[in-house]
Amino acid sequence: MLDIELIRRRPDQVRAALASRGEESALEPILALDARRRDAIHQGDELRARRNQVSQEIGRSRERSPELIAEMRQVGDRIKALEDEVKGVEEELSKALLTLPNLPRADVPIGLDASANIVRRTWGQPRAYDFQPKAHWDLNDALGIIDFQRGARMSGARFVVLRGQGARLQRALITWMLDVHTQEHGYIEIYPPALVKSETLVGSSNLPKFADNLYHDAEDDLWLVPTAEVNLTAMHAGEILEPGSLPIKYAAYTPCFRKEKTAAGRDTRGIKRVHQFDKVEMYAFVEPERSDEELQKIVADAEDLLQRLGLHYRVLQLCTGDMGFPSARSYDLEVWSPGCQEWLEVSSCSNCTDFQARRAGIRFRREARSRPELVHTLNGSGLALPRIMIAILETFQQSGGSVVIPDCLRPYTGFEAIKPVEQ
RNA sequence: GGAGGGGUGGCCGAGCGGACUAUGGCGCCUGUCUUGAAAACAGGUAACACCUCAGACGUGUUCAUGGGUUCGAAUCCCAUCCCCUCCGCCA
Repeated sequence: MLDIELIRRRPDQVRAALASRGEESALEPILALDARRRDAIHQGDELRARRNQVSQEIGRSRERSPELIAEMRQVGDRIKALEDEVKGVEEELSKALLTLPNLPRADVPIGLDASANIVRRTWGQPRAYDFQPKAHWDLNDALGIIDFQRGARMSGARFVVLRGQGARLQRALITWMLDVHTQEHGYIEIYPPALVKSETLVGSSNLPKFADNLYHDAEDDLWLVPTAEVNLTAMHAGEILEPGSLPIKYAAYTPCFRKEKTAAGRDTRGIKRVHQFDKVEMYAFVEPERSDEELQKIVADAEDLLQRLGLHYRVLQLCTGDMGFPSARSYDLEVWSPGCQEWLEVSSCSNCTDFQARRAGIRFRREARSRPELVHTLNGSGLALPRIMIAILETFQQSGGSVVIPDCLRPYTGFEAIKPVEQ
């Protein structure tokens, strides 16, 4: 959520910043609601002040005054009406404010779509093959570690079953990533619920705007999380963090659930885009002046994993129009998939500045005495599993159809290669 | 799911229609004392909104949440949520 005070004081600046990410939002209705709200609050406060004063007089005096009591009854009705007015206006105002995305940082490249993204660096080289590398679904024909048919049978399209070494590889990746983040990168491990309340999703800004991508249980009004970012934002919702408690860094593994309605028809083969996938997420709460620096650290932590795996990847800085709704600056990590012949997004790292903090009410104090200030929040995938599996399978495939497991994972998988099953 | 009990400031805990402007204690901050610290003593200790150049002054709101009764609600009534105890069920 944007600061209403900023919108009120510098509407042109806000309008321009929103336009730079392709958002043509009219601010006039918001400004009008803001004015109505303040006016109604002001009137109500004055009436309440009078009522408080008179009620005290009534309490102090011996005999009741029917005239005063009658007058106060009317004042009470007027107050009630103003309260309803404030409530209604605030509802409309917050509805409007909740649909505005974050403002990009001033030095983010301008552009309306992915074509304006900038490749900041590339690591490694594509491997050389003396055969035609296969896509992971073709490799799987011999490996038998991904069962598309049975996934569809029990759950429908875009659900898969992992089997044997495939299931073990996935579990190994999760454990390994969490171990590296907690033991070497300074994150505290969190295991959160996969079901959350509506207000939790409003805090992270998945609601109200992106409800159609979420699974929802109407009976209990609980939602399946699309990413652990949702949970980690909520960890300190409504809190005022003590001086000295920042930075706070969490890493969490969760399954992630997404309807992918908008992507219907795209990426239908393989496990690139599925309704349920696993992901380890990094998250940080920091002082505002430190957030851009912290974003570089999160990107570096994600890159560290890719380098240890030996995967060829590139770092993209997203342009204004391609960034996610809550982000003020984002970097995507894309890994090369030699079978599919494309770059796969395996991580997205963002500085959300005070945008989620304002929605979720996450503040901190610099000193014991000082006023609470909003923290800055950052998130980054570290990493998204199905696409890392794709990259590992396709990158380390051998001419005979087996896949060699990267050294760093072997203590976790307990095997050095996945071999075609005997037919 | 059933039956009871309970949710008050950073924490503990009193208050159960009008001086609550929320007692007291702990914690925290400042000061005195001290070479420094501790102890002792004194003072101060919330958030949010409106107003404002301002974190000043002022006003309002907040005693789980939302309604209601009343001139006036932490206090009375209703609903909801959460926590605890016992029973049932269960991995």
